[in-house]
Amino acid sequence: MDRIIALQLFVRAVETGSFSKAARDVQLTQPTVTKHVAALEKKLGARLLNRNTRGLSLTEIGAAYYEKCKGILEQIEEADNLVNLRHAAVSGRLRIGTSVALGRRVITPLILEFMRRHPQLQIDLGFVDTYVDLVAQGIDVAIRMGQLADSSLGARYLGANPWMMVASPKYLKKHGTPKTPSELSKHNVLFYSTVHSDDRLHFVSRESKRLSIMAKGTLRSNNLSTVLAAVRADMGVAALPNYVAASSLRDGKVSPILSNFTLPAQKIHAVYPSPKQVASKVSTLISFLQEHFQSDWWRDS
Amino acid sequence: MDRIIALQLFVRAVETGSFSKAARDVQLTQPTVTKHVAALEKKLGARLLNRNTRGLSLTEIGAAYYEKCKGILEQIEEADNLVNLRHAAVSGRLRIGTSVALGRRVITPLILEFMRRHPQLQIDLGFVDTYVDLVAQGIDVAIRMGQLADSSLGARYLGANPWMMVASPKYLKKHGTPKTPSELSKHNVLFYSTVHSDDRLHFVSRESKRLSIMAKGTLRSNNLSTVLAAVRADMGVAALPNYVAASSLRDGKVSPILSNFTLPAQKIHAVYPSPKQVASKVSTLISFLQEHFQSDWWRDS
DNA sequence: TAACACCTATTCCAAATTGGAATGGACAGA
DNA sequence: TCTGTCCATTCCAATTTGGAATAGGTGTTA
Repeated sequence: MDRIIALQLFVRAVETGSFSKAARDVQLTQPTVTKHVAALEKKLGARLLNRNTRGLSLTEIGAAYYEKCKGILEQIEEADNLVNLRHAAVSGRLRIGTSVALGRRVITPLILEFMRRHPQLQIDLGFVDTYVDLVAQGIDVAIRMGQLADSSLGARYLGANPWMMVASPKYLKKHGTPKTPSELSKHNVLFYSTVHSDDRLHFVSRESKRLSIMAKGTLRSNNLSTVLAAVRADMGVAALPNYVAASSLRDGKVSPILSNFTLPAQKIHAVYPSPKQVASKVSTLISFLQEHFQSDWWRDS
Repeated sequence: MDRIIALQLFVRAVETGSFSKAARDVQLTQPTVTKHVAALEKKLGARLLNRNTRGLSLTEIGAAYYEKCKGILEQIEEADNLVNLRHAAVSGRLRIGTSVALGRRVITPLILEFMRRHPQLQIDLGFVDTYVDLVAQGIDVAIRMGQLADSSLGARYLGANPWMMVASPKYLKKHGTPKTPSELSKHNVLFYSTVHSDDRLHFVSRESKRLSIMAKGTLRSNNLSTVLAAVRADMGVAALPNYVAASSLRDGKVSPILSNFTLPAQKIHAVYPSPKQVASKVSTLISFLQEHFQSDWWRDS
């Protein structure tokens, strides 16, 4: 027996003065009400209502219990409403986790726009490149690149993060522009160590041929800005996400190379603790992000 | 699913930080806790706890709900305790119903003693000779004479109410003392109309022979004191309950007659609205009354 | 007085639900 | 790598659930 239902039936019975009416009120049958109230009394060990074929009357205990119950039921309803409101509302605290580079260049402006649309939100935007436990850290959404660890998390595909090979015009003038990936072996290749943990680069040609080449260079960093800065300083060639290269391409400090070959794009996902019941602030944010990760989103960076 | 149990499990899970521990706390298994919390979340339509293989963490909604729940569970426990206390306590209001004559002469002094023993009680002692609906009137205990209407009420036998035939010595001297019931036809018989609604009296002889005789007289009343007063005023003979006659027997204003014949005794019962769960103030009173309705209780009146 | 309307309690039963055991998958610490 | 612990899921027997039907009581009305 659901005791809350029992309480509701008891209260309705008191207020309508009849089990039958209470039953109709709640779309149940009279025997059900009889049984619930009887079970409630049995659990309490005391009689709440004296019944007659003619009607009901509260016992002294029943009267006291009724008063208390009304308050309790009110509170329960309050609690439910509280949940509904919060769940439906795009407001409250929203903790977002993202990688440093993407976060700084791409996510930050998007979030600023999102905040403009939802002034009720209190955003906590955390930048971490290492793996974090969403549940332990209390993070509502994380934006993750590359392969997802298959776990119990919920995830939504946001878009692709394409990469390109770049170098500065000055470097190319001095060392020549490579025409095929294999020529990279003659160049100084700057590595973003987080993604290219070995010294290997993968390409796909126009004819869909896969190429994997080894290369070496004088700089490895887990910070994309640093790698970009090195490229702009004519230190060598590098594989960079388009969004990192974009502004430097625009100002001419950096040029694409090997544009006939494609570097593997990373998948961008929004990840959240559970796929079960997603608060609307979370789903609203994810939809918003999805809108903005269209085909050439990285040009805006 | 009992929602109150679900709330309890949820709260315990939050407080112990683990479904398994919460389960042990409440002597249930972990799958049960999982299911209850999941069901609660489904009903609410929102996630309360984010789970990990490593542990739990409250969602924002969960945190708010948890706070509310603690209060609710407290209130529920209060309500339960309130019921237990009141049910076990011999205190509060106690409404008693009784017939006028018995109430005035017998019940009143008993109740006064009962009140002395239980000062917490607030007694409402109502005298009515007509049938009253216990439930409708909110009466906790009624003392009833004679045959019980078989209904859903609870009842407990308290004792017998014996009757006797009496007359004043002066009357007997003037009209003679009847030796057998049939001689009553020559006497003026005063009737208590409530019991002897016809003009008929029933006797049982020493040899267990039943006798039914008709008689007539100059007074019928539904008030026993009136009938007694008439007997004391030498107006005739009457059948009276022993307790009514007792004091007049002691002061010699009235004498028993036909003492070889027995009048039918009434049964005295305590009657209460329901036999299901009897508040202890009620059962305490009934036990008290039972003690005092021993074989010759009426001598004290 | 009989018929009726309406009440609660009880019984019976098919259908749904319950809680536990077993199992699976994930993770952390030794 | 092994072990212990965590939560989720599945499966199943046993219980419980709620409604239809019924019983039994009481006041109202014709």
